[in-house]
Amino acid sequence: MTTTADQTAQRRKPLSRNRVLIAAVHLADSDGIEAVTMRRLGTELGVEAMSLYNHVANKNDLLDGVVDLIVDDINTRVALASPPTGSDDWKRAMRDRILAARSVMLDHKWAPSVIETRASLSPAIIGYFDGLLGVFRTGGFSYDLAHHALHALGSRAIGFTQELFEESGSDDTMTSEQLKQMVTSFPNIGEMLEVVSHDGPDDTVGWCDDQTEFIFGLDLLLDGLDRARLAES
Amino acid sequence: MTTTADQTAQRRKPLSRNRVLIAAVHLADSDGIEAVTMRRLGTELGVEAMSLYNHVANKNDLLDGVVDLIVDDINTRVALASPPTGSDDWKRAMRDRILAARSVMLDHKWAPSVIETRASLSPAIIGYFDGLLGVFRTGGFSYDLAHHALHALGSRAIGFTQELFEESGSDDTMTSEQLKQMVTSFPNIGEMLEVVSHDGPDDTVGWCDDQTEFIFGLDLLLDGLDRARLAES
DNA sequence: ACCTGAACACCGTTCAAGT
DNA sequence: ACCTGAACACCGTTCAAGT
Repeated sequence: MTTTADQTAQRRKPLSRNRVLIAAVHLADSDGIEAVTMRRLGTELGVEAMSLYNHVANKNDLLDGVVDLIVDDINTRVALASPPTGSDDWKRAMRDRILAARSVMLDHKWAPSVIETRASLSPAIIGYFDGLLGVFRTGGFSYDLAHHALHALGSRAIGFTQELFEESGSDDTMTSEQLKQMVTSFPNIGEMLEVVSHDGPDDTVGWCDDQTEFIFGLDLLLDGLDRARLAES
Repeated sequence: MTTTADQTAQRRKPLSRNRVLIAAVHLADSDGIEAVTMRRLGTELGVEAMSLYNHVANKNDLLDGVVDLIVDDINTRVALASPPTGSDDWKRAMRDRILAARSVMLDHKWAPSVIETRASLSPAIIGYFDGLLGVFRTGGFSYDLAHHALHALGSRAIGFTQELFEESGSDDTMTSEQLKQMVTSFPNIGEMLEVVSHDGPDDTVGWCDDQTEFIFGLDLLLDGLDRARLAES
């Protein structure tokens, strides 16, 4: 005689570390990273929360594994990018890699917040940075300057920036009263908002377009680094 | 007849929102941000955790208030910095303000992680950014370019960067076996470590000196922005 | 008006027990 | 070898009760 529990057990594939990690990524994608609890992830896999401990050491290990999956994705996309052909091409190659990493981050908006909390680096991410370092070297950077360069890029090197302003600028529906208040309290920001709202939405580069701002900052840094490289040699 | 409870009640000052917030900052400073729980903060103030809810709406409100205190500190230090005297002085003024903000962050190492989780901006932080915008304007930036500039600076504008590498480089005690492994797996990083360990500790700028790296990246951005300003006019 | 104690709905994690 | 259920030690938060 077959109970429903038996049927469920037969229907589902056996659990594995990889299945757990993939389920965690899907759960974070659909319901946000705060939904990724051991209990919730268990029910998502049709299993008790405690069963997960057979495949991951603890929640920290789970998140480490999740980040590994994300970085693996980055590395496979980066592998498709063409390597730098010489010192006049390093900027393009670096840009391609970083924007490939960014495309992965845009697919998993929660990933930056998880990456930030990781204590140590996995081989996957060390490999990614090793690749970036290789691009700098082909570009003619000394190890010393390349090292500074990686620090200067910071999290931008793997495709994200810390956005301090939550995108309140998305709908620019500020009452004229609020705006007047803003102008008196914060004259510069107030006037900036006035100028922007006057020029309209299809202005220059778009108001707070994350991708545009990311690329602006990235190119600013890459151009600066290229100048530092030339000054060095 | 006076019980010990009465004595405690008499000894302590009355609770207030400000006393709660200040206690939270001190607790975070001494025991780390993860120690700041409602229960722990309550005992720290000689009161039940639930009493705190008379002075803060909830934990989120508590953290908002804590950030406000930090930003107030930044603003008072920034107020001491001399304003820009003209378009040839904006970079110095911007640098002074950002490094003043950074000095506060260095006093409260946990602050960046809390600031990152805040959803909305308080008047205090809007005021800080209004000041930065004023410096850009004195420097001759258009509002459009100044806006890009703030995004490009990102969290650096308030004195911190997302450090991806945990400071494992502090003690450089890597065995030659580990190093050999590193060189084969990650040739570029491996060779960089060899070069660095060869040159010794009192090399050029110090290995992963956070302050040095922060200033390197900051100056890279400020120099790039100054060029963008000149190209604009 | 402010503080308390018990309770609720969550966490991550352990451990002995099942198959 | 893998999964389960109960339990533990924490969270933030509510609510009725005290003063």
